[in-house]
Order: sequence, then structure tokens, then C-alpha cells
Amino acid sequence: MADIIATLQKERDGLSRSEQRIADIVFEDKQFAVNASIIELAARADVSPPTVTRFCRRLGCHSFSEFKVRVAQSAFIGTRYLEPEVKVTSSQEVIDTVMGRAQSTLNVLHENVDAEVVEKIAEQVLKAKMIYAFGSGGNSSLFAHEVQNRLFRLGLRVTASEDHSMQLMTASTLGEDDMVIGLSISGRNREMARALEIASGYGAATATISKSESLVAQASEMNLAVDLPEGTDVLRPSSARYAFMAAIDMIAFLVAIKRKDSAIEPLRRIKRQLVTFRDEDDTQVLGD
Amino acid sequence: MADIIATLQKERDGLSRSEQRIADIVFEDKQFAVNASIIELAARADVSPPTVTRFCRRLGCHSFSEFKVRVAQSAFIGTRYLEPEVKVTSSQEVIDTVMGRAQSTLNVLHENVDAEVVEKIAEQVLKAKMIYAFGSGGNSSLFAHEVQNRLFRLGLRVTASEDHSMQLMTASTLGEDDMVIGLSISGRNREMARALEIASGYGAATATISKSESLVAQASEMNLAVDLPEGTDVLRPSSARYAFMAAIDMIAFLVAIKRKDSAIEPLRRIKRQLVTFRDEDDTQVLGD
DNA sequence: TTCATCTATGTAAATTATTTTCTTATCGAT
DNA sequence: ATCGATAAGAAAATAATTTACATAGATGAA
Repeated sequence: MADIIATLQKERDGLSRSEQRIADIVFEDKQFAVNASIIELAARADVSPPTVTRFCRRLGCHSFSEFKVRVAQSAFIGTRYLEPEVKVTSSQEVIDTVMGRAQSTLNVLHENVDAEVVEKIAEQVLKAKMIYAFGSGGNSSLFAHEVQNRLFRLGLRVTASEDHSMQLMTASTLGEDDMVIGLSISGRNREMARALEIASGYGAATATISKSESLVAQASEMNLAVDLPEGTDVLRPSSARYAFMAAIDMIAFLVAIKRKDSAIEPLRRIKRQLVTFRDEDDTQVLGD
Repeated sequence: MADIIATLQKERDGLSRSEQRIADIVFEDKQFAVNASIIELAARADVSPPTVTRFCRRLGCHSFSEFKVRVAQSAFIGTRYLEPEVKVTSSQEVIDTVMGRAQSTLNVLHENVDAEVVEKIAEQVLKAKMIYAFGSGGNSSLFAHEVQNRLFRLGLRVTASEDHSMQLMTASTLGEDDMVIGLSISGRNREMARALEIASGYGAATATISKSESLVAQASEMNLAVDLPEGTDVLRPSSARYAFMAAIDMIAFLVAIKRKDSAIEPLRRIKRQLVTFRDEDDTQVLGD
């Protein structure tokens, strides 16, 4: 179930002039688009109804009414996020925008994520005797730690590093039993690409979560692609973080399922440790 | 404009027998209801099309198609994913589950978030001369760093700590110009509650992102409530992380907007630094 | 009980919306 | 200039939806 608004944005430039007019109206007034009849929408875009039908088909919908439903479904509270420059002032608008962007980002990832790659990476994680999560810069380094945070709970050996030099040095010490997971939102992290190549050269498995075709992605065996349009508004927090979170989530969840038996014991121990230490309420779930 | 599904639930018992049948079908198969024509829906409920039209009117919609749109809009996407036990095996199921939960979690937060609290916290962040982000345990400590990561980019003075002892000691040194932001998913972090009280005692402002009414929430002046049902399945990664991410996002975004002029310069500098260092492509946005 | 009345619902007609088919116009390449 | 491809409208055909009307069944008062 793809996010039609995201699709619309992606395809917009490939549409004909009349169709672009329709697209623009849908963008700028979804409330109208969703409630109007095909005739009303056609009139407002100054095109004929058949053009609207063709427009819907081109976007992968079977009929106009399917199109309307898809537009309505695409959590359009915050779809304004897709437009580069949105004027946002009130706190409620900020909330709606943040939420809309997060939702849409996740939709885009959901639509594009490659289940096979997730599977392959998870398999490799299970095989590795030690895992090294690399990421640099405030965002990606955070995710390197997230990888560590998620995998150690499953009883896996894992460490995270955000230090380029350490990454390079570490890479040189690896072998066939090791695995490197590299995280880079931009995909332009040269040092990381280098570290991945070195690790690969010594026989370690390499996986990345990054932009497809990017420097970093090309340097590793497996890349879980996270390609998202990032606006140019410097004030806009990168919504890609939600997608990265989800990408890590998928891998960790799949790994957890695959090694269910051996994963439960470490989790149980962590939990007991937390509960005993903090308070006696057993309902707490590995909370913080 | 109320959530049509909620309305439906509330009104169901007041409907006639035929209408109840329609209601039940809509409930149990929204996907179908949203895509079917009035004839198909009528056939499935074993009623005539006019009955469906009357049903829609009774629910406050002007037409059947308005009804469909309202159903499509009602955030029903993933509520099933919030239910504790869903059996998942294939990688595609893992992906769908991770995505569904993330979406549902964000929806729940969106519905419940208190815009005034977000506003108040943002205001305080702007006033503070120094900000301390506290969080412990793999998850919350990550978010403490996320707070740092987001705010330093806006030219604010901020540091993060995941160390209980450091938090306690730091708290004792604070004064009126300082602000502590405490993060705790479970809300049961006693040491953090203590640190917040100490900081408060010395006149520092305190805000938390945590479960409402929790130990941690009660220890601070302002709490941005993140209340989510967490299943008991230990293998399930806590989806609360998406909500925390979003909560931080909201605060940071609002702060960014409020101090737009002074925030742009540090961001510009960070960007230039990254671009110059990495490569000449100016389109890169504070990526990693 | 019986009749009046009201509600729920269906049928068929009327209306409206949507799609298909066919045609014309436009644009770019040869 | 001509061909072919694409775009887009007009009109016809089809399908969906609503309206108007009719009827059955229930309810309740005389």
C-alpha cells in the first residue's frame, strides 16, 4: 500500500502539462481533491474528465475513486512536508508537520524496502561471531549505537564506533568471522567506504544502510537502501532518521525471530537485572 | 470533523438491523468498504443500495462517497499491529509489522500529544543558557544524545549524559539559567527522578519526555507525555522509540522556528564545514 | 382486535458520475 | 512537409448513486 502522495511527487515532472495541473491541485488542496467529483476536479484543473481518469491510471490506480481513497488514506495531515518550503508557525502545525513527515517517510521506506536484502543481512548477522557498527556525525553515529543497543540484547557480540580512525584501524584487524554494518544517511562518508573496503579485503562480511548507489553503498556487499528526498530547508530536521530507525528495527526483529531460543535468555536476564534493581514491578519491559 | 470509525462504534447500537449489518462489514473489512461500490457493499450486507445511502446520511455524511473518504481518512491503518501477539515469520511480515507498529505508535502520539506542553518546553529551551539532556539505558540514553544532536545544530549549548552519577553530580551544580531534559521510556528511573528534583531545587528548569504520571514525570515541571501500550513479547523491539524520536523532533523543530535567525548561521557553518571537507556537492544536507 | 401510524426497507426511475471510444490537435524528428 | 507519437477533448456508453415512491411489518391506542 504505497503512499500516493509520495508517488505523485516523485512522478510529477514526468506528467503531461494537463496532468501536472491536476497534480498541483491535488497537492495544494487535498480536502477538495478528495471530496470533488471527477467533473469538478477536471473543471478546476481546466481539463476534461477523461484526462483525470488517465491521470489516475498513470499513478497506478484503477479508477478515479480508487485514487480518491488512496489520497484520503495517505495520512494527509502532514503531507505538506513534501513541499520544500512550508510556513509553519504554531506549535500545532509543528506537531502536524513532524508527524506527517515521519509517517510519509516510513511509507516511502515501506514501499521501497527490499525484503531479500533484509533477509540476507539478518542471516549474516546470525553467522557473524562479532559485529561492528560504524556511523559518524550526529545522526548516523546515533544509529550505530542503536544497532549495538538492539543486537546486544539478543546475546550477540557487537560494538559501535563513531570514530573514523578507530573504524579504519578496527577494519584492518577483522577476518572471516566478523561483520561490519555501516550506517550513513548521505552515503558520502568516504572514510567509512574505505573502512568497509578494508574489512571486506580481509574477508569480513559488510552490510550498509544507506542511499542506494552511494559511495558507502557501493563499498559493501549488501546495502539496505534508504532513499528519501531531503528538502533544502536547513531548519528541517532530517526525517530520514525514522527510516533508519525502522531499517534497523527490521533487521533486529528478524534476527530476534530467527534465533528466538537463544535470544530469549539474554533478554530475560537483562530484564531481571533491571527489575530487581529498580523495583519489583515485573511488567516493565526492558524499558529505558 | 470526528473520526468516522469512532462515530460508527458509538452509534452502532442505535442503528436499524440492516444498518448494523453494514456497520459490521465496514468494521471488519475496511479495506473492502473503502474500495467497494455502493452496490457491492449493499450486496455483501444483503441490503439495497438506498439503505447504504441512508446509513451514510445517518452517520453525518452527505453521500456514500463522502463516507468512503471519511473511512479512508480515519487512521485505521495499523491498529492491529498494536495488539500484543502477532505471529510473524517471513521477512516481509517482519517488515510489515515493524512498519505497522511504527505508524500506529506515531498515530497514538499524534492524537495525544499536548501542543501546549511542547510549546512550553520549547520556550524554556530558548531561555536556558545551558541544557543538560539526561537518559540512561540503551534506549533513553540514545535519545539524550539525540537531544544534544538536534539542539547543538541550532547554536544552543547542550550536553548529554547517560551516567547516573554524573547526572546527580551535575544536577547539584545547576542554577536558574540551566535546564534539564530528562528522557525515560518507562518513567521508572529513580536516579533520574532524583537528579531532576535536585536540579529543580537549585532553580534549574526541568522538562521530561516520559510516561505521564510516572516517577520521572512527577519529578519535573513539564512532562511531554508519551504513553504507549508495550506488549509483553520480549522479542518485540519497543516501538516507543519512534514516539520519542518524534517528541524530540517536535521540540527541536519548534525551537528552530522560534529562533530562526540565530539558528541559520550555525547550521550554515556546519553545512559548509561538511561540504568542504567531504566533497563539493552543495546539495548535501547536514547528512550524517 | 383492529385500525392508524410510523419506521424500515425495497423497487424502479431519474440523475449523476465515470469510463470508453473515437477523433482531432500538437509537437518533434526525419 | 510528412510521418508518427503523444496529448487531450467530445460524445457515447456504461456504471454508480440518489430520489421518489411503494409496501411490509411493527407499534400502540381505541
